[in-house]
Amino acid sequence: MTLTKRGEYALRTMIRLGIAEWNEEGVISVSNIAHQEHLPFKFLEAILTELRNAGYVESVRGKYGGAKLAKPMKAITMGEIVRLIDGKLAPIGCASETEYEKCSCPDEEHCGLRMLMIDVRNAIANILDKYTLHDVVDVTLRKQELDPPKKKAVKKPSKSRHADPADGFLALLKNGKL
Amino acid sequence: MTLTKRGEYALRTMIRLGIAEWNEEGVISVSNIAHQEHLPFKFLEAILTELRNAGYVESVRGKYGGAKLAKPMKAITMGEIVRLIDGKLAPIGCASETEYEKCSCPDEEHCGLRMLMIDVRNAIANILDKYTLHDVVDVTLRKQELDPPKKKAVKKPSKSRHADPADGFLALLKNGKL
DNA sequence: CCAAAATCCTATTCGTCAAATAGGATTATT
DNA sequence: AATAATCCTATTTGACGAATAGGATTTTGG
Repeated sequence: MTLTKRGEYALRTMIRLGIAEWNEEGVISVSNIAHQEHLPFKFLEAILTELRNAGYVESVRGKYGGAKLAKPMKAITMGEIVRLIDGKLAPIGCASETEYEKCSCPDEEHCGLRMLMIDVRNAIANILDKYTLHDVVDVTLRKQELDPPKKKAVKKPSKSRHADPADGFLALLKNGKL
Repeated sequence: MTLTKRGEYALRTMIRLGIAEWNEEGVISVSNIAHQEHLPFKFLEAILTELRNAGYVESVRGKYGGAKLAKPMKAITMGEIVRLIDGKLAPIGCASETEYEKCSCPDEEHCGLRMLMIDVRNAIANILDKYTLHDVVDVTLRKQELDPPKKKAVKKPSKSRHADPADGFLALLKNGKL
């Protein structure tokens, strides 16, 4: 149930463009984004083409050209971007609201797995369609303000590390940490 | 964010074995499961090997042999099976609680995407780790009882069909339809 | 003892596509 | 004219997901 790299890079790019807009930086070049985010330039170029074709990004050609958001951050949900670049949110096709695909099971009407995966999809959509790019950028900047990143190498997490469930949006907001 | 076929087939197999146990059918052969579920026999054989090695299934060799659940259905969550066969629930590695992987972003501590995906993972886990195989089998059988499947071909859904969010567990339970 | 049904084990294929790379035309600026 | 940048089309490559294959071993019943 992994998001493709393409999907991940697209989201990170949108967030980066959101931060740039917040800071009133104008357009940013693809090479700049690639460098800051440690992403392959050519791959990112193709991703930005998709985002542009879908109207989320606009670009400026020529020297000093680059990309910028084409819509207000509050008008873009994260779910839209995931669906555009990665595909449906549902873990299985028959549980998808937007890209339905019949599955091979013998009795779809009574399939407990399908019902379960519809719930999973609903849960994923409840988050990705609720939070806008603005929210994510806001949280990112607030976190940076609260806990300024150090200039030098941050302590490297070990391989055995895990992501703390309390590090999500909902938990941070609920605990008054943002 | 798609579940692999392997993961899907494993879940369907577990449900099938749960139904068999419910009906006190004893062991079921792999060829029988493959036939009923429209799955490739050899592929299913390998999946069952993994389930057996992990202690979820036990098998009986020889003529009239087959597979059956090795644990009570109430002691198996759907999340366990997904993690075993498909892998982590988190859409990105840095948001995983069980299979953490550092990502390529420049500043993980302040990454809004990571915080968001931790929420998504929490939401997925809240469902898959809450419902047991028993719940899924229960719902499946209840649905069959309420609305008996017809013997002949059920109306084929068209390609443009979508999965109704109201068809999930939570919605069905909430609306008193199960 | 044999045939049939079944699991168990090891191996291989293959096709798709995800991830990335490449080259060059065109645009804008200085 | 040079440089920085987007735009467009194409290609590679390698991994791995999905599936297939063959045969050894076990169990049962005749």
